[in-house]
Amino acid sequence: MKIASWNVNSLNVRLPHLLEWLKIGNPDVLVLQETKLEDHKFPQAEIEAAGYRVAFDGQKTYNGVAILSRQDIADVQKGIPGFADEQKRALAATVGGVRIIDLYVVNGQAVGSEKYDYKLRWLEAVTDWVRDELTRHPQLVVLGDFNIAPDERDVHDAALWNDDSILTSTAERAALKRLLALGLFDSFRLHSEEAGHFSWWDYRMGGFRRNLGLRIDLVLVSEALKARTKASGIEREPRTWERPSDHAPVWIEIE
DNA sequence: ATGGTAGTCTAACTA
Repeated sequence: MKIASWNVNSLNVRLPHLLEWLKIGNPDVLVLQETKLEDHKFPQAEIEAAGYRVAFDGQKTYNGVAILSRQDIADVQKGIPGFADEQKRALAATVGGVRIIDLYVVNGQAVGSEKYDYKLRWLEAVTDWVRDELTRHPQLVVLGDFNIAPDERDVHDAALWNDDSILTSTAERAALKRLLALGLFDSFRLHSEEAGHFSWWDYRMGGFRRNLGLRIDLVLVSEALKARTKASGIEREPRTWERPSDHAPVWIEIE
């Protein structure tokens, strides 16, 4: 079973890329972020025609999450329970006995800003939610755009992306560590300790061409799912296509 | 270095 995540930065624009990658990547489950579409505009028919069932929770212009699956999608949860949030950033469902939690973590804009505080509060609420989910679902994966690079191996320039920078600040990394401390593992690091593997490159200044990236798209697996995780990776190819998302798909293969 | 690019929507915000 292959489980993947992709921030598509507008599903309206990226639908052709999505359909193409469903063919060549052949994921069993693919979760999306930044669909930027209200639910009545979600391209359900096109995705179902490609052989996938869908659950989605979207809004206009910003955010929006979706879960695509070749198998039945059950027990869909939209948003973080008990956390009032107008922004559509979290979606959970159960597929093939695995609890899937799709996150589009708040970007945070700048350290110390209002949006940064919201990011930290949002991550705290997610951590409480995942703690509770783990009591019911030992087979669990939390994946998506985390907007946090876990450590210095995950940034192209550690002097630029430092303790005081957005996406790498001490408080953001501490929040990610608290989530991992529930008993989750960064699946990419199960198979590679190498630095320089990125999942996002800024559109500006030839970021992809120069490989000025960050690894901020993560697939976190529970202890029980870790034991079943055979491979993990980042698909750079769609980032080379014409008019791409700024993010690459990331994935795990479980037995 | 306070730029640069992309998406949404056509002004200004978000990333």
